[in-house]
Amino acid sequence: MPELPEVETVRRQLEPRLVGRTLVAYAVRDARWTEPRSPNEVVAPLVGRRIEGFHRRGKYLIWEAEDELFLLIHLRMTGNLLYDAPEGTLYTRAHFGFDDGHDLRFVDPRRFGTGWLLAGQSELDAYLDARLGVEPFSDGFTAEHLRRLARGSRAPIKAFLLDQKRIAGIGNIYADEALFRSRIHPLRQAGRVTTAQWELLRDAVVDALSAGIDARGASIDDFRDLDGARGSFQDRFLIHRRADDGCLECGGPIRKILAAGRGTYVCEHCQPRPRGARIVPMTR
DNA sequence: GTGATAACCTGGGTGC
DNA sequence: TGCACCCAGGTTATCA
Repeated sequence: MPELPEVETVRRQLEPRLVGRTLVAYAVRDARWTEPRSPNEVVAPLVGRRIEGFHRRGKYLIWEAEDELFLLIHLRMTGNLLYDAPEGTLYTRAHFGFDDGHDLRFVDPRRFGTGWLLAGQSELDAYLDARLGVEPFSDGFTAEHLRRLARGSRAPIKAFLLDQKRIAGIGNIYADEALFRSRIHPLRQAGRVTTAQWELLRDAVVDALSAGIDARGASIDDFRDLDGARGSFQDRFLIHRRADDGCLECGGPIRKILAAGRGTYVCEHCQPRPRGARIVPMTR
């Protein structure tokens, strides 16, 4: 599932290939991609405009065109951007042609991905600020900031990490990996995480995301990079999807439980269960 | 205000 | 073998 590292992987590949290029043609084959706006409303303004850059905020990929036009692309669960993919590539929702003869496809079997156009830096900032909290690779991502955000919260720490309005870019995989690295149980109440644990968790989030970027993302199911290649972070998971294996730290069992409504992997020896936490096991 | 849950969507896995 | 059902999960809306 595309989270921050997967989006960053694609962004880094797009930049050298498409910055300076001009969009000359497009076809949106699934109007749902731009709902509630029409595809023409969202994409037509970009035609004839030079691409100035590709940026990322959380899990959003931002295509910056001339005159401060921004196309926000969200891959959601199964979206992929493919460069020069073969004609007839299945599940192509949008297709972009550039002045150098190359092309880019947005491919998305489950049709959850979105495309959204914003005009002007202030409109972009307002849109993102309303939806996203602190960036994990920014100076503001400190243990003290996290501790303040969580003060009084009774929600499980797993839900806290997944809340994009608090921290931008973490999804199910990297939440599990960061919690295991910091030895915090996913069901611990966010407001009860200690100062020392926030320090560990802050570093664990950065470590897990950095490792994901180094591995060019995780390809459990659908994620592919710009060239259609798989990432390799799934081969380096410490806890996520390892319910059939023993814990790499202690050799104990890894359980799959429900936390924040998501399948969550935990070693309850390394990540002690908080008193009173109610476990909902998952079998699949 | 906060936290939990449903809905969106479809491919793949499971059970009968 | 074929069918029905369940599950996966990022985000948003809705409900308690």
